[in-house]
Amino acid sequence: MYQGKEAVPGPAAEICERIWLSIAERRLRPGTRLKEEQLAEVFDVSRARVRQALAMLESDGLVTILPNRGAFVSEPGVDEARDVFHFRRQVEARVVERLSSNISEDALPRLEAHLALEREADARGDTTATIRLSGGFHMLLAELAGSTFLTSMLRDLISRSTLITTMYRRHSHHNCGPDEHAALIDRIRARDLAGALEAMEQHLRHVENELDLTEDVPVLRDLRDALV
Amino acid sequence: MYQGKEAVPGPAAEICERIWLSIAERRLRPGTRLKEEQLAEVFDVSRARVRQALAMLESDGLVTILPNRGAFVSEPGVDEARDVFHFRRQVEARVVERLSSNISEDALPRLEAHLALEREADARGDTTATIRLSGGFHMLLAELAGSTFLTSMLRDLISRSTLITTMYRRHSHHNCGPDEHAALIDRIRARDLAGALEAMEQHLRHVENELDLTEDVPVLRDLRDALV
DNA sequence: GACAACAAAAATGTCGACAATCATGTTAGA
DNA sequence: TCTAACATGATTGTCGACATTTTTGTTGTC
Repeated sequence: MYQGKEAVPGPAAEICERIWLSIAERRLRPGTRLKEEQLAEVFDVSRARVRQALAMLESDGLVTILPNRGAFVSEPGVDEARDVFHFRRQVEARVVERLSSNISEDALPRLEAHLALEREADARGDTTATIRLSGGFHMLLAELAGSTFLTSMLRDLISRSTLITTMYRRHSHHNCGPDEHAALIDRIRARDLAGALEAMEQHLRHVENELDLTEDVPVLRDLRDALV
Repeated sequence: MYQGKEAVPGPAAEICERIWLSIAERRLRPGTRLKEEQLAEVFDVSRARVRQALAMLESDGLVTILPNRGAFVSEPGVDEARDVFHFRRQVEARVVERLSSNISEDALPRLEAHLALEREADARGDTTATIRLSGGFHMLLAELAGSTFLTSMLRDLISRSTLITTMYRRHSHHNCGPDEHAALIDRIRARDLAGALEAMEQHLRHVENELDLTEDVPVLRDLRDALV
């Protein structure tokens, strides 16, 4: 899912996750305006909360806030998309290195438990849970690597990846298939750092290759509603 | 300086910059508690503003906020320090690539103008301006590269670098000397991408090598005030 | 004298109301 | 009829007051 720790993530984080999920499920399209009052009513919270959540989402690159104008779902261009995946490979490689060098006792059991949840959600066709858990797998890796810095960096990159995927995917959603996650766990369990790095690299390349990053999707901004 | 654009950065950003400068000048040490009301009085703004600024600083990794406990200047460990410089090299390399591939007309003049300011501040011994401009040089590069994503990523990394430098520097502050910046501009002007990448790499290695990243500085947290 | 429970103080968290700003619709003038 | 200035409505931005939580200081008992 979206954030790693469920220990007191604050009520605003829950709103972030729900908006993130709406974006991932394409219920919220890039360019859509997010009115504060409207969100406050939907989630039944105060406007201050919504404002908090929007600020978080902005720092994660999911929404763009124009002063005195409002918040919009971001529309990353292809160059940004390439950068995001470029750095995501770098960050996740570092995560795998860290995790391999000093792996805690409960790391493998937790990874396998998570994988089981992924497979279960995948089997019953629960796309919401599948999306949540796919991202959550990578977040869990960062968490187990024991670096809050890598974790926060990765959360940012995964948020952006999700949005980019909805904008530029060619065919059906790839969903970060559980099988590739399983392969990675397998290499980690075998204490095979090189193999783990390769599995991660291949996995991320696979995700990126499902996208069509040849040209920018036209930016429409405010015209969106009228033209669709 | 701290943020690139001076066009409507919001009043909260100014507070961020002043706190960042205080940290860079070692007037605020890692672990120091930042009381909201106190800051509100110092800067003569409302507490909501301070809260806004603290949230930004947290997302930049400069302060750590403990729910219901308060905000503290962060104390990054050596592993985080290494990660920060590792990724900073990656990001800045990407910036140089982007800048080289499609360089705008006013890029070189602006870089040289900035360099002149750096030399001037350095000559008159204005450490505050020197720190500001040293970070600002890198931010300007990212801005000229035309990627808001790289810019925001770099701001985060530079903030963290500054804090790390104050914690782990061996001797005197290196200050991102203007000469190495000049060498980089020189390579960019010559359209020498490989040379520019090497100049940047060397520059960042130089900064990192001034640090002693062999062991964590002991974490004292709340005991700090009593022991100092 | 030491520990535990309780009470007071201080700091953070939250919310609603008001002010400033921008977008839209209207009207007056050429 | 078209343009431009104005007025209106809607939306975001800001602030101060109140509620909650933590910390500190005190007191009473063992």
